[in-house]
Amino acid sequence: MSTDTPAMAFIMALSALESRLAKRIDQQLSIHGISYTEFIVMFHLQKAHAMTLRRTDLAAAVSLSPSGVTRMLRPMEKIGLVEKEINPRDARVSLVRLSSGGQQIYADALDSFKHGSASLVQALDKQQLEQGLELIGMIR
Amino acid sequence: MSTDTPAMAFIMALSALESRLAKRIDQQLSIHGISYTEFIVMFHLQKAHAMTLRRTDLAAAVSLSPSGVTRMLRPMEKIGLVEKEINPRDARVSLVRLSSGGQQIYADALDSFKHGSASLVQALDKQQLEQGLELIGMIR
DNA sequence: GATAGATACTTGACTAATCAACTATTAATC
DNA sequence: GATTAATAGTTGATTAGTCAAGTATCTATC
Repeated sequence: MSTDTPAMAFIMALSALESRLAKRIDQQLSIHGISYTEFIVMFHLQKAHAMTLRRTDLAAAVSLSPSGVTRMLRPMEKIGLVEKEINPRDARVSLVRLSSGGQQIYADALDSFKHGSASLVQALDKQQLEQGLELIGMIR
Repeated sequence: MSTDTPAMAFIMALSALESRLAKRIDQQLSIHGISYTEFIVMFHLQKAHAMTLRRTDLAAAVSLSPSGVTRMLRPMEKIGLVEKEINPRDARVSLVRLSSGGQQIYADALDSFKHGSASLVQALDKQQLEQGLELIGMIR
C-alpha cells in the first residue's frame, strides 16, 4: 500500500479543519439568527457600493451557483435582511441591497465573528497569521 | 464602520480556499465515481484494522453526524464499495468494511487525489507545506 | 429593424446533510 | 433478575445546495 504524500496530508488537514471551523462559526452566528453563508453574503454586500450587488456578482463573491444565490436570498428577503431592487438600465438584473435592519444585524454578527475568529486562531501570533494568509494565497 | 481584523480575514480566506479546493477535488474524484466525502470515508476504512470500522467511529473520523453516516453509506453499499458486517459481541453496532472492489477503486482514486493535491499546492515548497501543517495544527 | 446569440435569473428535480425522535440492545444498580 | 440509564443506529422532516432546462431581456449583426 502506497504511502500518503505531504501535499495530500496538507489538503486533508485543511478540509478537516474547515469542517470543524465552519460548524463552530455557524453555531456562534446562530445567536444572531444567521448562517455562516448568510454572514458572508452580508459581508460582501456591506463592502459594496451602496451596499448593493447584482445576484451574479454575489454568486461569484461567495462561490455559489446562481440558483444557490436565488434560493439563499429568498428567506433573507422574507426576514428583511436584504431588499430586492430593480435596475432601470437592465431589466434582467435583480439587485440586492443590505437593508437597514440587515446592517444592524450584520454589525452585531460581525462583532461575534471577530471574537470567534480571534479565539479560533488565538494560538497563532501576528506573524504566523500573516504567514498563513500568504500560504493560503499561494494555493491556486 | 469598524475594520476587519487579521484573524477574521484569515478565517474567511480559509473558508473561501476550502470551498474552491473541495469543488476541484470533487470534480477530479468524479472520474472514479466517488465524492470527496466518500473518498475520506474510504481513506479511514483503509487505514483501520481489518479495513473495518463501527459507524460511530467513522462518523467521528469524517466529522459527520450518525445519521449522515447512515445516509452516505447506503449508496456505497449498493454499489459495493463497502460491506455491512455484524458484531457478534454487540448487536447494536454495525460494522463497515471496505470491500475488495472498494479497495481497488480507492487505490485508483488515491492516485488521482495525490496528483490533484500536489498540483493544488505546487507553489509551496516542502518547508512551506510543513509550516502550513503546523499552523493548521495550532488552530483549535 | 429582425434575428441570433449572450446574459441574468428562476424553477424542478435531485443529492447531501442536519436534528429530533424513535427502536434496539447493552451495562449498571438496586 | 428487574429497572434505569447509556449507547448504536435509523428514520421523518427540513435545510442548503447543485445542475439542466426554461423565461426574459439585452446586444450585435445583417
